This record gives sequence, structure tokens and C-alpha cells, in this order.
Amino acid sequence: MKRFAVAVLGPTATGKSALALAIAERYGGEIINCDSTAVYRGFDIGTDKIAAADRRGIAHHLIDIADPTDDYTAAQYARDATAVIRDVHARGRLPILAGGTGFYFRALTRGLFPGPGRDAALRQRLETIAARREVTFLHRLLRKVDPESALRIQPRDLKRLVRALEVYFLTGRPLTAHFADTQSPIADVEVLEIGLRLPAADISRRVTRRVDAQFARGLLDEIRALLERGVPEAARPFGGLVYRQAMEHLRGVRDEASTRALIAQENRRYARRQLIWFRKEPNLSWFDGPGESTATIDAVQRVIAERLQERER
RNA sequence: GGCGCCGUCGCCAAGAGGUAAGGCAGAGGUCUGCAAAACCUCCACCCCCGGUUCAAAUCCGGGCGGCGCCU
Repeated sequence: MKRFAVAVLGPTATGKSALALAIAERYGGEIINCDSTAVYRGFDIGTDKIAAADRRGIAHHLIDIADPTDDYTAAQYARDATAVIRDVHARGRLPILAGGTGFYFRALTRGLFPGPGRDAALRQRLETIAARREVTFLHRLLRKVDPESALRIQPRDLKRLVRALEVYFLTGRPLTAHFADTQSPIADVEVLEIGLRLPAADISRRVTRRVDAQFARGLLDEIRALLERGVPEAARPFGGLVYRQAMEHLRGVRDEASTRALIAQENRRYARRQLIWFRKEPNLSWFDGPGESTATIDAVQRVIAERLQERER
């Protein structure tokens, strides 16, 4: 029989961490982060990482596993998470994925094609071409070597154009030809997918509160300390939500009040994108309510209990 | 009661004769090694009525509504 795992997914600020914690306590679980920025060490406040003191003795995995200068990827995540899930199962405990990065979750549960990874030199060359000519030049190039992918990828979508071309030049086969070989690294695990959902107005309120809290907790000092420690401004996690805007503020682009407002706004947009993404997950069950509320926790635990019972039979 | 100003999308707002910028908000979408990223799409019969004109959100008249000032 397949092993069992739970995933707590959904937009930002819906209370995923709290819900995951409750489930972990109830079912002897360990939490596995599924958030692309929380993997970076030193980025704590802006990522809303759960503090060690607040973990109630529950093990949290895949947090603080990468240096700020690393380029952590979905593929790496899929590998790491697969290994952690195996360990947790070996310990006889329940793995609980928790986070909002849909792409990472999909990379883990459905897999990525087993092709080549990033090739920094090749990417550099392609990006230089895009900068000198125009992004759409890469699209025309792709149309010649991999028309099927060119149809799918927008003419200005630099990142995906580079990747498609990279794979083609490295393997001589178009991207789409590789897709058939895609396999889930955890095909032997049954994942119960829980989605947390809140009305837009609630998300908005919570996000505003969270941004204020992040500034109060010293978000700006955290960034200054990282910079002083020598983390370059171009480091990956600085390019993400919260940090990007806060960094601009430190450079004098805008005052703090409008920076807070902007971060809240970006959070709202992010939440919407996440919703659109997770809607596509075919086996996800939605729960309407904040993850910390007992009503939500009870409802989710009921569903988990049911599933556990079914598996007994 | 009189005088003046104003009335463009849910909000802010451009536009002053040639067939409705932009921002916010909202909605939808793509996504196979940068994904808290990148990219794409949709969203106004300009308060009403009449007039002038080939053509009016833009000019004129009259309503209605708002704001300000005066008596």
C-alpha cells in the first residue's frame, strides 16, 4: 500500500503554518516546507518563517537549507523533499507539506522531466542575445528548432524561452520530446491535498497586518544586516516579494508608508496568482476559513481521519 | 433666492470638435531546473434631454446632482 502524506496549500496569509502545526500535533507529523523563499538562511522576517520557539516541538524541514547566494530550484526541491518524505516515513511519522509555491509542489508530486539542469554559460549567452537583439528574437529561434514549445511560450517570456532553448541545445531534442519521460519522484506516496481559501477582503486585511508586523519586527534591519554580511543585492531571495520592495525603499526609491502599501498590494496579487494555480490541482479539497481557526482545523482533521479509515480497509 | 465651480469605469484621473490615456481595484490565463519569478488577455455607449456641426466627453441651451460663496 502507498505511503500517506498531507499537503497544506493555498494563497499566502491564509494560515497554512498554523493548520500544518495542528495536524502535525494530532497525527504525529513532521512539517516539510513547500515555500520557495523559506529555504534561504537569514531571510526570516520577510518570509514569515515560523520561529523555532513557536514550532511546539514539531520538526520542520527544508527551511534554512540554502545560502542566500545559492540558486535553489524546483528540481532541487523535488529531490530534497523526496528524501525528507522517505526519512519521515522511515521514522513512522506523517509528512505534512506546507507552503504556497505551487510549482515546487507540482515538481515534487508530478515530477520534472529528467533532462539536463541549468547551464550557466549557455544561459548567459542566450540572455546576452536577448539583450542585444530583443527577447522575441529568441522566440523566433525557438520556432525554428522547437515549434511546439514556441506555440506555448509567450514571445517575451525570457525565462521560459531560455530554458527551452537551453534544453534543445544541450540534448538536441525539443523540450516537449522530453516531457514524455516525466515521472513523479513520489509516485508511491498518496498525498491528501488540503487547500486553504479566504475571501479577498480577508486576505487583504491579514496581509496588511502582516506587513506592519514585519516592519515592526525589524524587516529593514534584517536586510541591512544581510547586506553588511556581504550578501549581494542580486541574491535570489532579494528579488522576491517583500524584500524587493523593501530593498528599493532602502535605496530611496520611495518612503516607508508607500512601501508598506506596495508590499501589501503585491501580496494580494500573489495570492490571486496562487489561487489560479491551485485551482488547477485536480485532487485538492478546499476549506474556506483561516488555518488557525478551530472550525477549519476540525474540518480538516475530520477529512484526514476519514481518509485514514479508508486506507485501513 | 442669487452668483460661481464641477459632474469621464467601483476609486483616482488624463482629455478641451475627429470617434475615450494611465494608475488602483476587479476578472481570466500560461507555467516541466530563476516560480514570493516571468509573461499574456479582458474590463466606459464620458449625469439626462435638446441644439450647433460631416463629426461633440469636448461648443450652446435646459434639466438634475454635488461643492463653494453671497444675501
